[in-house]
Amino acid sequence: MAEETNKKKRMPTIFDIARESGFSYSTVSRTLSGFEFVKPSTREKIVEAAERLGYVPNQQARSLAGGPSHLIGVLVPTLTNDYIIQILQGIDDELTRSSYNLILYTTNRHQGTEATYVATIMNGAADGLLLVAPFITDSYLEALNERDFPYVLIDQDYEAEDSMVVKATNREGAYIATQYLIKMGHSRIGFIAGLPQLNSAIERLAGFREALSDHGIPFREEYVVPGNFEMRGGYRATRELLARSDVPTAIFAANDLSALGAIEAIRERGLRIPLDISILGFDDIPQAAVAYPKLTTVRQPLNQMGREAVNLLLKRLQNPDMDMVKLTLNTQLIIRDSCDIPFD
Amino acid sequence: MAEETNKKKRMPTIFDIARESGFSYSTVSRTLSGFEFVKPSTREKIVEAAERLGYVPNQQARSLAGGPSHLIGVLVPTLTNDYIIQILQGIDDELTRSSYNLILYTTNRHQGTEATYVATIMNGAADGLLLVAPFITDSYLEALNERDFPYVLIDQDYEAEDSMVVKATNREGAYIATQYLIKMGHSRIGFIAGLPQLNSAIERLAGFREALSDHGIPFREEYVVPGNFEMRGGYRATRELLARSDVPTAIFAANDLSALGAIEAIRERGLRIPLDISILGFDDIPQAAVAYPKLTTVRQPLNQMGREAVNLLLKRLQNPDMDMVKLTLNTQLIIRDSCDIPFD
DNA sequence: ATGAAAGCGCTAACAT
DNA sequence: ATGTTAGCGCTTTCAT
Repeated sequence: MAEETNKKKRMPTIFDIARESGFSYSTVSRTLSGFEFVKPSTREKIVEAAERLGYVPNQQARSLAGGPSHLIGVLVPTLTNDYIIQILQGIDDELTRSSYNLILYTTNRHQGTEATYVATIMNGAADGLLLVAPFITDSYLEALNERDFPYVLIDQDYEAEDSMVVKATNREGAYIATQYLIKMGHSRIGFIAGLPQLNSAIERLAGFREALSDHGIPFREEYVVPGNFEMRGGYRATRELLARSDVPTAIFAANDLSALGAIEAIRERGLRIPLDISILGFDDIPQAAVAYPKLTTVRQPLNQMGREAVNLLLKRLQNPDMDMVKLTLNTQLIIRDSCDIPFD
Repeated sequence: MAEETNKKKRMPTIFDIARESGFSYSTVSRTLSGFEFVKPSTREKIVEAAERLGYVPNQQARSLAGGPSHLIGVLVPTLTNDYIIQILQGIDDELTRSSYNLILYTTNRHQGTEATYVATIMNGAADGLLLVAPFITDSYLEALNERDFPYVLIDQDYEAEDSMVVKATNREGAYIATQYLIKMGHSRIGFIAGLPQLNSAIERLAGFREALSDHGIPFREEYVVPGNFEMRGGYRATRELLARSDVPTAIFAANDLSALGAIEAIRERGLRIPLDISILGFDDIPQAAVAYPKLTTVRQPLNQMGREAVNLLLKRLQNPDMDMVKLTLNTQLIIRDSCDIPFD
């Protein structure tokens, strides 16, 4: 009975390696965490023992003891939006190359969830934080700054704070897109707005208004309908626009998902795109290119934004005193099949 | 100079709460981790102090000391496939409801990466593991079982081991889909295969062959071309099929992505879908419904598969001795616009 | 170049 | 019901 447990096998620890190799466990620790001044012969024996035993460092313990956790927290609003997924892909690609792992928090835009997650992350769950288009609450950004915790904001700026930011030229992109519509001959242009808590939404609307004004087209409040960056919202907004007596000849949606919703509503109404009405999106998510008709849209370098954000964060991790950087990447009008000259 | 550091603020620990509330830190620990037998007045004071200080438990320490980490590891092959994303969404939804967090490992199907990650996860990084369509290596499944580490296989079975599995009726789905094509009048049906390391790919091919045989249509080796479950592979496979003298009148792709690639190749060739050639997919990813023409496909309940897997895993976490379960969910033929009767 | 010892924040016996 | 005492696996002074 004595020793005959069917206990689960235990993972080997540095202690096991110490016994196995004949050195103290502090030497093992040094060796395994890449300390320079270890006699080559010692290192060799230790590494050999580690491999033989199948040793894998326990990150929790490492991080508790003051080392890095090699985990990056990523806060996303949702997973049901290809725009987010694209950014996530970029993040993941770059993280993979750098031996960091990713701990994912989906806030679903729930009240307070962002703040809770941020607190958890700061408290040792990860070495750094990537915030994708968050509803910024001053409270947690403050906490982040107070603790000097490394983070990067993606596609959301926060002017008041000295934060690292990666974003795109929303205003300019919206301006160019609107101008494209105007030059085609459109003057009754509807706009499906995004979430007003997000900078990107505000900037796109601003670009839209600016282009209108620069080309002498009066801005009509009634043509701007609220949306939520989701398909459902774009669908509803478009129905509203379609119910007017003076239906717009073109609709600029604040993002592709809204545009896809708009297409659905328009088709349901029996109208043709782009013959009867033109549709323009923003983001260039993968669906935009396979949709029918193929969506003309403003491309954001989503993937690259994710990658740049990771690079910034990792740099900051290596050099905590580095200057704060705000990176703005260019958007670009992608002309496909959903826009044409107005019918009337 | 004495006390004037600009040191970062430290996060409060149970020790701080102990001091603040006047109880020992073990009482604080008990209270905060939901121990029952604490005097209400004590609990109240402790909780109050914790809130006042903005206490957040340090998961690393918790887990190191033997508690749960409240982290579930999720191993996915890639993020560039909506099939994976759908499963991931299901996982995330269910995990969110249960206060677990998700640590994501993307293997990119790299040699050895799966095994390395699994070792890390077992070694305290997470309480349980979800494996999405992995290339199973006996080595790590063995390790998982040896250590009695809770895990669930999603969309990949491993007959030899007593593992928890959530999958779908691949063979049946492929059978029904093939039959649908046959009844339409097709007899020259091409098949774009999936990755041979995955059960799902094997079962779908089996279902295809079985339907052919049951309907007296000879199986032709040349009509089965290798694919890789990606768009690129579907594209290449289709070009190969199209180069034949006896071009198939229909192509059944082992997954939607391959089907999308097929559509591209066919269109490039100047042929019409479904007039000249019919296309059928598998999975029903979101893109399938917006593609042009809308893709007829076999739907897998991807989202649900993710959710069921989480439920199984959490149940197992609560009750380590529960029976191993293999869950098989139904697939379903979704008829849209990409298939029609053969032209010739 | 290496060993000894302290401690990261917490849980879990073991006391009382 | 609450306090005391060991660790969990590791990094990091501080010695030597």
